[in-house]
Parts: sequence; structure tokens; C-alpha cells
Amino acid sequence: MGRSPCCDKNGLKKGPWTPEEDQKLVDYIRKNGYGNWRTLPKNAGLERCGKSCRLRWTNYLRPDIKRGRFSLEEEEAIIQLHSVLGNKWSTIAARLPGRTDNEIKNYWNTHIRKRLLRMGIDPVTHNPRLDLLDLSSMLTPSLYNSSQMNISRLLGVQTLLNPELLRLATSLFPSSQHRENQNFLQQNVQENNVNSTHDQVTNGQFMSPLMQPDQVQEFQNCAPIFSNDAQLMEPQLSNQLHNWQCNEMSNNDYVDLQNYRYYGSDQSFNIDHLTSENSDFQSNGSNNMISMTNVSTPISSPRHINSTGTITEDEREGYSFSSMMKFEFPNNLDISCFL
DNA sequence: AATTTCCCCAACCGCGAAGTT
DNA sequence: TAACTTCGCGGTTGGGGAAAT
Repeated sequence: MGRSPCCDKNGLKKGPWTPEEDQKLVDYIRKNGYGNWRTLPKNAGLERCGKSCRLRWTNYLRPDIKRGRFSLEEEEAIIQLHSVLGNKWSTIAARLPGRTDNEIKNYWNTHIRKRLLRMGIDPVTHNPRLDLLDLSSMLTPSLYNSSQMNISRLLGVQTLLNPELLRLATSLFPSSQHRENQNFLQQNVQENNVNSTHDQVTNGQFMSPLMQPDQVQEFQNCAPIFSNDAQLMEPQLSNQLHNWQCNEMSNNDYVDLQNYRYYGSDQSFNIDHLTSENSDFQSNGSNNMISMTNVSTPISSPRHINSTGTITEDEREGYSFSSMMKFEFPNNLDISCFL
């Protein structure tokens, strides 16, 4: 496989672009359009390699590029999309008009990723870092009753289960009388890890264990999520995920994890995507809820806007976090003593 | 005010995929 | 089918400005 020659091998210029170079590139593309990046610099009178020209155009000079700070909606969309697509920056950028893959990648690495880590969330899996948060220590075996939460109903749905969810479940229900359930779960954790690793390796990319390859493809092929700047992606993604479900569900028992709600009933197990509406931190009358916010961050209030109308980093932290992470426990599982 | 450290982001690098000969 | 070219993606770097000392 050949590779395009590197700039410095041809004595071409590298480093920051000058305004004159920008102007030359813009003028040329306005007049002739862009197509053959290899011949473009020569035709445009630039001492740059085609690669550098393409990068400069797509990341900076393109007229439809939106400048300025990412909005909360955009930030949420990035987090949601990243939880499904992983580091597919170009695919994520395609859903955010005016934003480049490079810009989103930089924003993720310099802002969002750090924030997630501060909050105890693994930025790769979007799961809570259970090594930092030992939930099992918060719950005692006496809380568990097999009639309340029958883990065996998870039978037959292992391919949809997130291994982290299974680990969480095993840590939540440590009673020795349910060792059988644990064995089942641990076995499934191992199997899911194998499957998950296999998927990631064979595809050479991160893929949510919840999604089959054709589902990822379907998701990637869907239209841009914004018809204007204010719109969010949830309806499309949520609808798609709904379509992948097939059974009526009873949502008496569920755990919210990694932006998805895992429902269990005696007949079925289902997954629902959490939108910003249903994942806002709140008190739910029919269910006991424990918010990760209570555990690992001091911020538990909804979105705050300061007097200038902008949102501070800390405020973003609290708001975004509430939309990305929440645990809920069934009504009949009393956790009030932990709150 | 001077120096050091930290942080951001534009740009580069290397690789694989797709296209062409 | 193989060899080569071009394009695009994702990871990484380093220059420069901001913040801290």
C-alpha cells in the first residue's frame, strides 16, 4: 500500500498557516472547487501538501464552520453519540452541523473527558468507575428478596446485556442463597466480555455492546440530528432503540446505566435510551432513586444559568452529569437509609 | 515584573480503506 | 490480481497564550 509523500520530504511548508495562504486556498476553492487535493496546492500557488490544504479547509476555512463555545445541547449530543459510537469523531461531527471532527475530538479530550473522569465515570464505557464506587458496600444482603428482583429473568437476553450491568447486579445481590444466580451472572459477564472484546477487535473500533453491527450501521446512516442548532438527537436515537425492542415491558424494576434504562419483567428484558427529559435528576414518587450526584459530586441541582446567560464549567458539570448517569431502584427496595 | 506551569487547539503523523491503473 | 495513489480518520504533538507562583 502506498502512502502519499510527507510534506517535509518534498520541502513543503509546515506549521501554522498565514493569512495569505488562507486567502490563496479560499480563492482557489471558490473559483475551482475542491477535488484533487494532491494537485490543488500547486494549482493554487501554495507550497503545502494536499493533506495540509485539505485539513486547513475542512477544519478552519470551510464557510459553514460554526465558531465559538459548544452549547449545552451540542455537548449533550456529543456525550450521547459518543456513548453509542465511541471515538467515531467524523460520524459524530456529521450529526453536528458546523462542527468538525477535529473540533469535537479536541473538545472531548480537553473538556468532556476530564469532566467525566472527575465524576468517576469511565469516558470510554460511560459507565461509573466501579473501582472507585463500591456499591456493594452500600447495600446489605438483608435488602435482597428473591421475589422482589428475580435475576433469572435475565435469561435469554445476555447478548444485550452490558457486562458492567451484570457486574453491578452481582455486587448488588450478594446473598449466598442466590449463589446460583450469581454463578449465572458471572458466567454471563465472562461471555459478554469475550463477545464484547471480540466485537471491538474484529471491528477495529469501539462498539457499544448493546448494538449489533447492522444497528450501528443503521444509526450511522441516519440523517443529521439537528435541523437547527437547538434540536437534540434524542427522538431519532430513542426511536431507533425503541424499534429494536420487541416486547411490552413492565418498568417496575429497572436500572439506568450508560444512558440506557434496563427494564426487567417476568417475560422480557428491555432497554430504553434515556433522554434528557427522563434522565434529569428528580424525585420519583413510584420509585426509589439514588443519584450518582449524591455520591460523587456536590452538584445535584438542575441547570443553572448565571447572570450573563452563559453556563459555567461547574454548572455544565452538574447538568450534563444528571443527564448521563442515574441509578434507580425498585419501589419495594428501601434505600432511604442510604440517602 | 519575571518565570514557570498548565492548558488548549491547530496541525501533523501514520495507518487503513477505497479508488485507479 | 497486484501495485500504486489518494483520501479520510483518529491519535498525538507542540506552539503559544493564560494562569499560577
